[in-house]
Amino acid sequence: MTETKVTSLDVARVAGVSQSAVSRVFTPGASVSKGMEAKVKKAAESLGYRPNSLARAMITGKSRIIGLVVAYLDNQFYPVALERLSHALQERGYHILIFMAGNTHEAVAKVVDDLLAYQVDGIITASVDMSGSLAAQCSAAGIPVVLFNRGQPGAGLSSVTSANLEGGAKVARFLAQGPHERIAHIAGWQGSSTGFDRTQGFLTGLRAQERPEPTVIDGMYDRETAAQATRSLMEGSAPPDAIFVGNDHMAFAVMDMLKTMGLSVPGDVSIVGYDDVPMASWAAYDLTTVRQPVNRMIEATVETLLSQLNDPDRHIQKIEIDGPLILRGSARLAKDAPS
Amino acid sequence: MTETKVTSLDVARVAGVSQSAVSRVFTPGASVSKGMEAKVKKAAESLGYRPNSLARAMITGKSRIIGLVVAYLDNQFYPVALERLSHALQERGYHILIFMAGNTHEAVAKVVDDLLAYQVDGIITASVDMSGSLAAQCSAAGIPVVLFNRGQPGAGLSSVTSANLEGGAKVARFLAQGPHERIAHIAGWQGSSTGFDRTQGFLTGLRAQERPEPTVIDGMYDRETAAQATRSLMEGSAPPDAIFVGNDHMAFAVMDMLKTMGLSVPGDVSIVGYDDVPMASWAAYDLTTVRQPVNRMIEATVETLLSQLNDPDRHIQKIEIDGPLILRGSARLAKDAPS
DNA sequence: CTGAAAGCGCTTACAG
DNA sequence: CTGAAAGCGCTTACAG
Repeated sequence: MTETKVTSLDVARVAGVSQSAVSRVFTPGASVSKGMEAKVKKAAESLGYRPNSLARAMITGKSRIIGLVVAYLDNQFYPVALERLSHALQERGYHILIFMAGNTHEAVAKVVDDLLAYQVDGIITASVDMSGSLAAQCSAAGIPVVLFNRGQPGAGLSSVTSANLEGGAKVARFLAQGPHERIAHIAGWQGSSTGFDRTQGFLTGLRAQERPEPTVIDGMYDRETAAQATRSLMEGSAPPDAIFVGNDHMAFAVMDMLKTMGLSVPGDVSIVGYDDVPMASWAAYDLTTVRQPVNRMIEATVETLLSQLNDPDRHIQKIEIDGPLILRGSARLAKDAPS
Repeated sequence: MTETKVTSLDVARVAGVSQSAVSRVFTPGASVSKGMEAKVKKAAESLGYRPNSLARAMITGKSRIIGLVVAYLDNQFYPVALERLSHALQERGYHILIFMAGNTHEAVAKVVDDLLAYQVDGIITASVDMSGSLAAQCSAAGIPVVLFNRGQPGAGLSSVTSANLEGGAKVARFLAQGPHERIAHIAGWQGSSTGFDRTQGFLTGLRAQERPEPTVIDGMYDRETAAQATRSLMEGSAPPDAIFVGNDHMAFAVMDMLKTMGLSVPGDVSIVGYDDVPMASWAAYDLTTVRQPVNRMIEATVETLLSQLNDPDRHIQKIEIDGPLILRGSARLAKDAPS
């Protein structure tokens, strides 16, 4: 077992050139002659040399590492987004240092600390809320932050979300125009901008349709909470015949609970979700839902982050991307709706 | 905007001590007086100093970064495992550099290259196959590798899997003892040890029960492939009344296809999966399946990796963890089975 | 185009 | 316990 740490100096010795020459051969854009390049590459090959990214990062001040902070991965939306994000960043020569953080301030603070210690070039958070003080810490260190699928009212942070207000309104219009008398809402966590905005859009939309205020229960983005909310709604004195659920992840829990209770979807109650995760199209759920355009959201996230990286004076951006309502079998349509 | 890069030298100046003293204060276990510690911490605090992990990594030769290579995240087993892994490693002061790689040799080779360049202390792969030559490259660099949920026959790599042979055999016994005449198998990718072993265990188990050889189709761990396999099986001349599916992810696709075809589970056909991902217990699927004990598998993976990190002469280990068959509603039981 | 030299921000023997 | 000094593996002006 060789256990070799081959350095540029080793390569230089074998190739009979200076260490700087070796460095240049491995620095894109540096000026080296053909002959030099050949000699060095040959020596490097024979020794199995590979430039040390850490040393390079120290000198250049660019680690080409992006810190990613995620709260949970059990909602299928996030693994899918992570997969895309990872590919998008790898293509551009960046790497992802990943952190799982709860949504407590301490956990996030600890993570930000580690992130800064590792000299990440930028930070992306998903389903995580960042306090203003942490954000300030990052921008003091000159590190851009982009919030994915979450906005931060007021804070000076870039964010990329879908058009949540409009999305909620779309669901309101759809449900109100269909054969539904009593509409309820199991909301996304109201402490998150995403959950809050969808709910506001929904309420506003319902009012515009001159519908009564619906019952609203906060499902906290949690299966169990959503399931219990469903039970209490359906066992109440005036069970709803339509429920808008704040995201698909909870909508599945709602449908599972309904099935357990012996109720049928959409026969007894129409269900509409939000996200359009892959599972939403599976036959078991066949869920009508608002699509969040993951691909475009990820592209926007990466572009925003990289542009801030390359131009620190760049203004922060709050990007919203609109997504369509996808009609499937979980919600009844108006009688005169196009089949 | 300060954009400060505060270094230990800055802190030293403010505290009126040497730079080495500052370093010691931030090095656990180094000897510093109370007074020194107080002075330095105060200065550090006021400047917002944080030791540079990259510089530290260069000196110590330990980056405390673990490279994680994953092929896909659409199978719910992996996000769950990643979440646990991340927590386990964070607790121990390690960080995860994540890479998505296809299962092509080139993609994996490129990733390994990056991993080595970033001086990772160790590598964990999940659902990825690593050729012997890549493994050799890593061990030449003195970097331990642990395969998670995949074995590598022959190669000198540590691995952690469930007891796949025994798991397959368990399913065979269960199905053979139940009211099933024609048993089929939609297998996990036969190019992976995991898929192959489950199939071998299943076939051996069926023989032990003196059952005829089942029809076997490779589902490639792919929803679409599994769905098509289901269709061709059920539309064949002798449709099965029980199917063992190589993992839960495909089992869901099988059940979705069955539903689309108007067939009932377990009425027309019993379905058994493998993994016991969270979704398996959801009412929509209620899947009988072999549990892979994720928590214990992750613990074993981390322990194996860290022990190899701390003792390079440590032997490689191939760990198998047994998991139970979880009975749910997707498969018929023998008449005399305990209810 | 090429080499000698300085320096990135640390840790760690080595003296005192 | 504390400080001066060397060195981790690179990049990058600066001369030639």
